[in-house]
Amino acid sequence: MDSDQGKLFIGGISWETSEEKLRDYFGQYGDVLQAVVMKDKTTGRPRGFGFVVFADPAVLDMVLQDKHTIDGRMVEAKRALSREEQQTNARAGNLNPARNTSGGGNIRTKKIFVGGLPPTLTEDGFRQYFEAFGFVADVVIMYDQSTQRPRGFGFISFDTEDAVDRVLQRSFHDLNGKQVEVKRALPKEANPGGGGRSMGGSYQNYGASGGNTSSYDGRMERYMQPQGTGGGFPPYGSSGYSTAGYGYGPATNGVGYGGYSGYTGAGAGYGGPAGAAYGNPNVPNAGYVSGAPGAPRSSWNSQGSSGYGAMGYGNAGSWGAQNAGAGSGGPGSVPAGQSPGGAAGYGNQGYGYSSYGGNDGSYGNPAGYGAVGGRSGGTPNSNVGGPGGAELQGSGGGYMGSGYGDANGNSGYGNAAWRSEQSQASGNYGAPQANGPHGGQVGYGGGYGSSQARKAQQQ
DNA sequence: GTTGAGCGTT
Repeated sequence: MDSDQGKLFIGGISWETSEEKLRDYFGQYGDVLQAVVMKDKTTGRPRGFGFVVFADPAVLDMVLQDKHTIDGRMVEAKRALSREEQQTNARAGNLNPARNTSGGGNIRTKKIFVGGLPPTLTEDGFRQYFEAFGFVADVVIMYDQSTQRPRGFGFISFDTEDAVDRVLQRSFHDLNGKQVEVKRALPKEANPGGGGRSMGGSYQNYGASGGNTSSYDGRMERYMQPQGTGGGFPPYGSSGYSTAGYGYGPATNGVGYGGYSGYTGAGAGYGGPAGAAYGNPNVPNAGYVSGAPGAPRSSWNSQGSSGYGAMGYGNAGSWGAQNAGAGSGGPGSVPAGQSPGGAAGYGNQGYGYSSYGGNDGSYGNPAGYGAVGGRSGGTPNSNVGGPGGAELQGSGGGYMGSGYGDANGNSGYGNAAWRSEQSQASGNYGAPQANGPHGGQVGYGGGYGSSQARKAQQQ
């Protein structure tokens, strides 16, 4: 972690050892930017460890070689683990943190968290200082919601990684004589239900142009219930389709909260985001968070493109034949008058993780991972008329694997079935011959192929 | 007594 270079963990220190003592002691190796002794938050009792940050990371080499005795206790100095590493290790149980020089943090935003702000600092002053590093897209100082007191930290948003990097050259900056600490801001999480504004508002469009929202909803209830075998197919959830993927593309391109504007109508009940990817010309690019102009984004998400939220609803299949003519004029569009209730498929649902990695592009795959929705429903069509018709046959299958999706939304590698002729012919995404009690099946279709699959079947 | 604290709205 950039800002944690030069940071030492000091373990086993005496309860008598003060921060000043730490600073003094380690000051003999080099400039100490910060020395802290951690204390129990509630009791105030020292916890027996602390941190020392050197201005020059190179100093660590020296310090790490020596033994240190402070206040009569032998203390242990180690490189401090970054928080990310800690969390990662804890969660993954990974004992091999791989601290490397490329910046351990695996999540990058173009925002900087600034801690230790003096209460008197104004946003103007804040901004002016950081403008020296690059274009400041946004500045915010946080205040307590009720007391309006400054909370002592804030954020600076830049428009380039470079500016961020320049700031992070040093973990401490001097604003008018007060020292503040900078870190790359943690990406705010796209948490459904968490009430993030980032997700709000963009769903409203749903059905707007289609005009049959309500009927669709009604169907939805019925379709989805029996469909429950989907086993908590997350995108469905309470909030409906709109939440579909929490595409989360931290990394270079910033957070791309997928799941915007699922059903912008565009004629087909489900035109959805897949449009762009799957070539439905009627669908203006909804869904992708990508750089598409007009794609809704979080207001604090000044980042550029490619969130690639990997949403789905890719296919032309509309809910109910009545929709059909309207939309999905794209390739493989579904002819009007299709089977009642139609089989709707949701393509490419899921959680797209976009562009992990640095801005060096080494991982900068614009597409990232997209969990490809769709179930691996097995035997084609054999369920017609079968029990529980609303359920996908072969439903044990779970999702059809995740794969790499490319920027064009093609579903992934290792998932060849989706592309294969057989697959399309077999229509294994919810057979259109829906004989279920509710007049239709809901199939999780592969965005790419499903409508074609149906088409093929009809022919 | 051995890995922190603060992370988002206006």
